[in-house]
Amino acid sequence: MEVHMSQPLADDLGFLLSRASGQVVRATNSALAGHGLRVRQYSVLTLACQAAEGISQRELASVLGLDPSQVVLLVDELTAAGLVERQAQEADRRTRLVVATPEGHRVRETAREDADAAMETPLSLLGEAERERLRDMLTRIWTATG
Amino acid sequence: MEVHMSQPLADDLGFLLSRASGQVVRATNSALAGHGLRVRQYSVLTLACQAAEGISQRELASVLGLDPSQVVLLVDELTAAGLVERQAQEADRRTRLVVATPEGHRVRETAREDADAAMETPLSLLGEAERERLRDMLTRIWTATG
DNA sequence: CCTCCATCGTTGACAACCTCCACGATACCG
DNA sequence: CGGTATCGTGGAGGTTGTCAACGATGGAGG
Repeated sequence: MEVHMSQPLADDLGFLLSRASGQVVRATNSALAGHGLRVRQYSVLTLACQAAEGISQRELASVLGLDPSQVVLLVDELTAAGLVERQAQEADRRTRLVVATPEGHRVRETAREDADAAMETPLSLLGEAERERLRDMLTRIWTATG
Repeated sequence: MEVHMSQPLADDLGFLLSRASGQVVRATNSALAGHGLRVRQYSVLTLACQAAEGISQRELASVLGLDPSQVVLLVDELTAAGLVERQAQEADRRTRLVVATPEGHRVRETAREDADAAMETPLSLLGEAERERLRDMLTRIWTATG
């Protein structure tokens, strides 16, 4: 027999998750504004920088949890800014690999410092062990749906 | 001396937070669709249900982490659906208290079951102790900025 | 080889959301 | 009484989310 108390919204994980996320996105966005980037663009740029061989837009969408059509615009903007390039792939001419330009790597490096610094305020009450635990839990939430 | 390794995006707490949040919001939204609600409306309705005396829109905005102008629309929609009412406050005639109607309480109760059920999938890999710990951390992230 | 079907990127449309600014009404303080 | 602050509201402009299509390419099977 399960008792169903009306749990306050302040205890609802979904609510807490989206509120905290909004807070962090806001902070990061204003930190990245000086570099002419938004978080989404920064995420794409980061993934492109990490993939030595480049990364397909399909995979970008999958990792970011976005609709592929959103990725198109993000890559368009990054390309216009000269931070990223679309390269043809020999094996499969449908996919276009997104690779970071040297300028892209530079910008991402300096932007990362500001982005990380901006995160320190909201995370100030969490120790390093807790952050690691938080990373682990958030990753599991993501993988739970596939 | 601090070593600055280029941390992968998959370890960035801001990124993990917004991705998990998006996932949960998506799941909850589709669960609430049958009740004619979106998460934001559901959150407002829940807060109105919890506050016996009603709650001001300013406070709603503050708790939800939203701009007050967004709350206006949400309350408008809930009012149109007959789930909530704006009541004048004697003490301060500027503020209008948002209170849930009997119908609002009923809808919120049945909607809550579906919303909670929808959360079970993304949270399936987390035990109850972990969820409690997650609640605590997310709350601290929120309070860290004020 | 040819046909059917899946996948990738892309476009367009539309709703939802966020941010900021401004206004009228009301409250509070001196 | 006058200045200042707060509450709700409205509007503009940009960003994001969702969905349905389309052309181009790839792959499997007859």
